[in-house]
Amino acid sequence: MRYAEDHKAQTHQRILQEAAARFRRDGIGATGLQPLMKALGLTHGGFYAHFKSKDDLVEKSLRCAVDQLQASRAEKMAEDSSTQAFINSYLSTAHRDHPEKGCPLPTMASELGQRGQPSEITDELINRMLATLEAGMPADGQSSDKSVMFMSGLVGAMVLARSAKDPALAERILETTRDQLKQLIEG
Amino acid sequence: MRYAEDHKAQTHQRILQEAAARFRRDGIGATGLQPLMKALGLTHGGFYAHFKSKDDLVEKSLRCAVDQLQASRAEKMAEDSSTQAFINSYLSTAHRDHPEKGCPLPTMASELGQRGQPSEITDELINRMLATLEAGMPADGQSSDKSVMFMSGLVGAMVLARSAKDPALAERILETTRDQLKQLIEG
DNA sequence: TGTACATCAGTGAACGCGCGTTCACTGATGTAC
DNA sequence: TGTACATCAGTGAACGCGCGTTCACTGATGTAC
Repeated sequence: MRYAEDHKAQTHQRILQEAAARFRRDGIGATGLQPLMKALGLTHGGFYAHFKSKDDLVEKSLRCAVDQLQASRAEKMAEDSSTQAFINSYLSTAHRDHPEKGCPLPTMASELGQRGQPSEITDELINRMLATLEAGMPADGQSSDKSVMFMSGLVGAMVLARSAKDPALAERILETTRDQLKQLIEG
Repeated sequence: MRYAEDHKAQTHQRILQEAAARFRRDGIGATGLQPLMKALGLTHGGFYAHFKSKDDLVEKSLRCAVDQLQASRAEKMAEDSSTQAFINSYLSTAHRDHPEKGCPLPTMASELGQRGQPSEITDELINRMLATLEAGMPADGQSSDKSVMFMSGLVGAMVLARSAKDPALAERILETTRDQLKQLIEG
């Protein structure tokens, strides 16, 4: 063969990675397949040798992103698996400024909700996030209910902090939500 | 004149209303001007006699929607201006099922954050919501900080409830966040 | 060793479509003389 | 009263563009004989 044995598989992975980043940064609708392929030094025609359609790519790239997040979370959790630590990293300025490497929900949830019916990927994302939150909390009778509100707070704060034009307002949303939520873990 | 005196002003308002509904329901990018004008029984060419551009319409229709929400909120607040009441109506299934009549933030925040730099409309929305929340709370030293977390929780819960595919999951997010937030008002 | 053929990842022109925007126009009404 | 002209909200064809998708193809490599 003119390419290395796993050449196609590697290209497939590169498309997946680039797509996962762009979908999270710009949203699904605003991400074109042509620019995406061009950014990888490929032509757009080749795309369909790898994926059935754009929807197929959305699904698969999202699944790829989720698995990676889970893996890197597992690493961090070796050090500190507490819900406090999770809140700190979720509501960090790094996460605010780099949506392409972060949680898909703030950018993509509204678009995912409206698409035809591509899959249960959104529910999967939500349930994994709930599980992570609950795992890091003292398990009283309320920990499950609390983790739902924590998730809402985290996602909402990130959506709002990213959309606020005034940097002070964005910062305030992030910081205040972070502090308030952390106060609630014990009590 | 061949039309009533205020005919153009009325058409202007009709476009504003329809746009405000569609932007909140479908998002900005997914709302076309052609279908919008057609839905009003008009042709798309006429649009530019009313607005400079699509961005201009986004700005003006959003401002229109915000003013209307504020007005209808003022009515309701005559009966009950508490934060509890606000939380109940924000996290109601009616609000979940009718984004076109509700708060623009869950659907539009992520798109508004990414647009060129159309205006401070997002910050205005956020600040008004914060003000409403704080006004309905017992004014202890934490009421301002609490209202920030409440806002995050409300917006996040709505985004997630609308995007969840499983109705039970959506319902759980709405209900649990609602109950948890209400518990926090007094304490 | 040399020629003929098969493989197949990626190419790039082309498809129909809807987008935001422009513009010469229509046609019902009002005003001027 | 009748004719000529001005107004102007709305019309609809056309613009260039980027989208997702299709498809006949290229060209480097491998295999068969």
